[in-house]
Amino acid sequence: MMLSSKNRQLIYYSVAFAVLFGLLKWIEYQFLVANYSFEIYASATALLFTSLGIWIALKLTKPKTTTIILEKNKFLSNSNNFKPNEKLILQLGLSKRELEVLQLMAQGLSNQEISENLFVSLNTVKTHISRLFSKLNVKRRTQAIEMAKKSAIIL
Amino acid sequence: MMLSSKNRQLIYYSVAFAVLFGLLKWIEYQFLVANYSFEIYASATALLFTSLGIWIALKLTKPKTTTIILEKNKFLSNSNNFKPNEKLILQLGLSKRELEVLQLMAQGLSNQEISENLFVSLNTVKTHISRLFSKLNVKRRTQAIEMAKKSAIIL
DNA sequence: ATCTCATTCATACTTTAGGATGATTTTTAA
DNA sequence: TTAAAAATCATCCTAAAGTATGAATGAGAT
Repeated sequence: MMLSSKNRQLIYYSVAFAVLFGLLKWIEYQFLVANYSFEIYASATALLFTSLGIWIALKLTKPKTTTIILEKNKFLSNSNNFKPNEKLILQLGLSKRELEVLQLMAQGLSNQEISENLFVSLNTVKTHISRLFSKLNVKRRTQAIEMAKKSAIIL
Repeated sequence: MMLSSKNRQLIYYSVAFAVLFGLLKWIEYQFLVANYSFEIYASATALLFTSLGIWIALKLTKPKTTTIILEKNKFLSNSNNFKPNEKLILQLGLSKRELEVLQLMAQGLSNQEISENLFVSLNTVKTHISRLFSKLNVKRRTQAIEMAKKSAIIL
């Protein structure tokens, strides 16, 4: 049986919880046997689980990307010396396949045509495009094309 | 005396902590007096403080942002040298309005947005675009954009 | 080894785009 | 001034694009 990555994560967190509870019991035992004050035990517990909460929150929140556009004047005329902006492509995290799809999209192909061109299903193309839109921070294919051309992601 | 917003936040959090510890003591009292199981008390505490941790993390961390600095190259000679292909525009019989629509289309606007931009109805925009497609001999807006840029109808 | 990421595909659904057709109102040029 | 072109808008319909969610798998990285 296969587990989705989300389910696996859940299981990991559950196990982590279990381990922490074990730790809790151990601390409890130590303190009670040693007859230390209950307050110290409570404080330790509180700190422990507060930290756990912070950790979980930090792990689970996704970073929000803000794009700052700096205009840099360049005196170039031709598309002959086109050099893809590798740095930006890396920064945006565009995969090989996504770039291919973007390229074909910019050439005016429909999703159906792209899928036939790459020998994959229409759904796959849609998935790639959805991810592209989110990575490029756009809502439509025409916006994606505009953006990708202006920032030299594609020719 | 003035308090900076950071100091005020700190105070709020301290107070929140105090209140929570109070709550903790109360729960502890309830459980101990009522002679409930210690495990339930511990679980409640753990959950409480895990939640607290999550809340603190979400509140306190400035929204995790990965800032992408995009160096947009502004090709001066390109924009300066651009001369619309008037001959072709005449040959194709493109009207002023159609060119405007084409321009906005290439900038990534949706039909709705174009209509708002030009203060006409959505239907009007569709009509213009239909004529454009037939005149440019294309089937989709992405093709129209490709074609219009390649043949210097628009920038 | 195991975890992450890229790639693939599916289903179900909503929204937008595009096509066909007809009609009214301005402009514009003969 | 009147015919032609341009611009406007509508309705009905179909096709394509886009969203959301879940899932399977193979390749690399740790």
